[in-house]
Amino acid sequence: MAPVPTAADFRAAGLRLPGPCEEWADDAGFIRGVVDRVGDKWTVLVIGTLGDGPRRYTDLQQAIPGISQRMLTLTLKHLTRDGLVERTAYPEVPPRVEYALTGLGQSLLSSVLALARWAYDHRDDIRTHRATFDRTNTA
Amino acid sequence: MAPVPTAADFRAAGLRLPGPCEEWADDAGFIRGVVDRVGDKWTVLVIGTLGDGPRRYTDLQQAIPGISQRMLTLTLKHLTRDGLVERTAYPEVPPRVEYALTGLGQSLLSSVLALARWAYDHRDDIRTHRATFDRTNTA
DNA sequence: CCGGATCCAACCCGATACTG
DNA sequence: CAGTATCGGGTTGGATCCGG
Repeated sequence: MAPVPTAADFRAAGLRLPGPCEEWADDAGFIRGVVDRVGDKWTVLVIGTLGDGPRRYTDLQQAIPGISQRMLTLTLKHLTRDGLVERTAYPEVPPRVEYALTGLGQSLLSSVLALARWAYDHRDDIRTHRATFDRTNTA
Repeated sequence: MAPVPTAADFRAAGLRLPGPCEEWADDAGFIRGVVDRVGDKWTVLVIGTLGDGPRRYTDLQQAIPGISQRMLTLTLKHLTRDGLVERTAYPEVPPRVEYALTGLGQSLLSSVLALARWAYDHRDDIRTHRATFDRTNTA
């Protein structure tokens, strides 16, 4: 499979972190904004769930254990606003609304999965480090 | 350069999202925890800055505009605990402490950069979508 | 069925002051 | 220099009730 690109890959592609991270905090602030969005409690779960195909509001709610109406609605609205998710309301009664990943959303899914894969691959390393750290620090 | 892997790549590699995202929220909760950590305000900046090489505490503080002592210390402690960052204290006076990315930390940097690259590549798409969405919604 | 509106608790984070 | 301790505002997010 295609390997997760290395930092060198990104530098080679002309995307690097400037000395002080002003570009991160600057033109970014935008990038930071995106990372924030991805990092918040539910976005990843919603995107991940929609990665399997379109879902209705209620389906999402029960596919994502623990999410509240408020947060689901809010997250979906944000994602829709950013063009990552497409909302389709069918003029029926009772109402039916489906959410699906846009092309943009699917491309983000890739990067998110890259992160998830990293976490998955290294979960034992992290757990081990935490254990040793905690033992060293609480003894 | 190596392209960002697609969702299909990950599925092919045997890493997929289970139907309901229980593995995300379950064995994960762990993955969620990692994503949370990455998503918080300063982690990305710290890792990005350390990606250029080891730095001292004070150097980090002024390389990352706006970070407070508290947050720098906290972020570094978390990263150290997870084994992403290595702390080296030199028994001198005045004290000198250096922080550096571990191998694990560098591998995470890759994924984080993947996300940053995504944000960078698609910033115009997102801005456009936001504009149209806001116009449609506030008019 | 889909979501908006409100209230309220919990936590996050910045500012400040202080220590080894 | 490299942190720790404490306080207080601001935001997040869950619960609940209500509307279309």
